[in-house]
Parts: sequence; C-alpha cells; structure tokens
Amino acid sequence: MNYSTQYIAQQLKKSRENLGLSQRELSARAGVPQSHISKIESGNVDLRLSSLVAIARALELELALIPRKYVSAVNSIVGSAGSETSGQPPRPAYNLDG
Amino acid sequence: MNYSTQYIAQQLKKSRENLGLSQRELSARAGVPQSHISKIESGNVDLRLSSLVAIARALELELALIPRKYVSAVNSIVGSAGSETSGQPPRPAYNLDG
DNA sequence: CATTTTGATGCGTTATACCATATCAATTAA
DNA sequence: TTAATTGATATGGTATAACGCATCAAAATG
Repeated sequence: MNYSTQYIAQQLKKSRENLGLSQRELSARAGVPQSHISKIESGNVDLRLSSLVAIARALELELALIPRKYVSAVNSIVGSAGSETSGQPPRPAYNLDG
Repeated sequence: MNYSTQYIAQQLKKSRENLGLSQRELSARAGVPQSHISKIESGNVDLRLSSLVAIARALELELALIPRKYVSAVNSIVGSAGSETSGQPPRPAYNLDG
C-alpha cells in the first residue's frame, strides 16, 4: 500500500527467491498459507507484525528498528544484499551473453 | 504476545520516552489514537505493519529486515540505544541521592 | 489545595487480516 | 505430450486490529 510497506514486501520476495524457495515451501516453514504469502508479496496486504516476523524468521531475517541517523551505516553493512545464503547457487548479477 | 513482538513494543516505548514525548503527542505525530498506542506499548496487540511504520517514523526510527548473520554487527553500531535525540534532556541513568 | 497531564481501559462499530480450500494459466520437468 | 510445479486469485467464514469516544486513577504542575 504505502511506500515503506511495499518495500518490506519486496524485500521478503527477494529474500525468498535468493534462498531458492517456492511460496509453498516458505508457507510450510513460516506457517502461513501460500495464498497469503502471494498477497503479501504482491504488496496489497497490510500484514500483522506476527506474520511479518514469522516469514522473516523463515527467511533468516530479523526485524529491527534502526534510529534514522544510523540507517546509512547499517545499509553499508548489509549492503542491501538480501541474505544470499544456501539454496540454489545465486546467479551472478551480470550476464555474459551481452 | 510472542517474544520478538513484545521486544518491538518495548523498543517503541523506550524511544518515545527517550524523546520525552507523551502518548498523546506521539499520537498526534503518528496519526494513531492514544488509546491504541497504549495497547501497543503494553504489548498485547498484534499491530499491523502500517501502524508500526507510522509510529516508528514519528520516533525517528526506520524498520529494517536484517540478515541474521549481520544482526550482531548492526547491534554493535546501534548500540541498542534507542535514538536519544532532542526532546527533554536525557536524564542520567544514575542517581546522586543514593 | 485545585488543575492539568498522563497512561490505561472499556465499549460499540467497522475494516480487514487471516484462514481453509479450491481453482487456474503458465511454466518447468518427466 | 503428459504430468508436476508455481504464483495468482476467488470465496466464505472467523478473528481481531483500529477507530472514535469516554472515563478514570495516579502523577505532575500551578
């Protein structure tokens, strides 16, 4: 819906894809129905904190409240790279078939 | 209710107090009724993402999803000190009248 | 003291997240 | 081609967040 909730939704989707999980696999891990995950990722659901935490945890993510003055510092650590652990080998961002 | 949602609630409360805001002042800033803020801070409400973001923003906080392997690094930056900017001068944690 | 501010609580209503379940088109695998 | 798998979507029911509004006791303030 609004700006930053959309952003959160996209982060969840990216993280799931980086882990090579299907929505149904994530559903099983997080205990949230696949249909709901779909809605959440598409960004038109104002999900509850419990759902957010459950899904985040299943994606090896932790929810945090960062004082605004530290956000850039935190970003430089996290590198806006969404947890590229395990799962399918992460494809490179470039493409040799130019 | 559960563990980490309780923690979020406490963070919000601490941040508000550190800024020297009353629940009603925060209510005006965040556009969330005082009665609801009270419930949220007491930890027995599973609030929605939009509410969380609205309140966090009014407290100079930003919501973030941190990959688990980076949480300790992030914590060492933020220092688990909840944004002690502006507002009433922060009282010292000690007390000279022993 | 009297007054104001503060956080907590209650109630009735509305909006909507959440669930189970099912279906479907498009993709991917056999 | 046939058979999974995947993401999106629909329906109907339940749970509950969120609202406005009011009230209250305790604490702070004058």
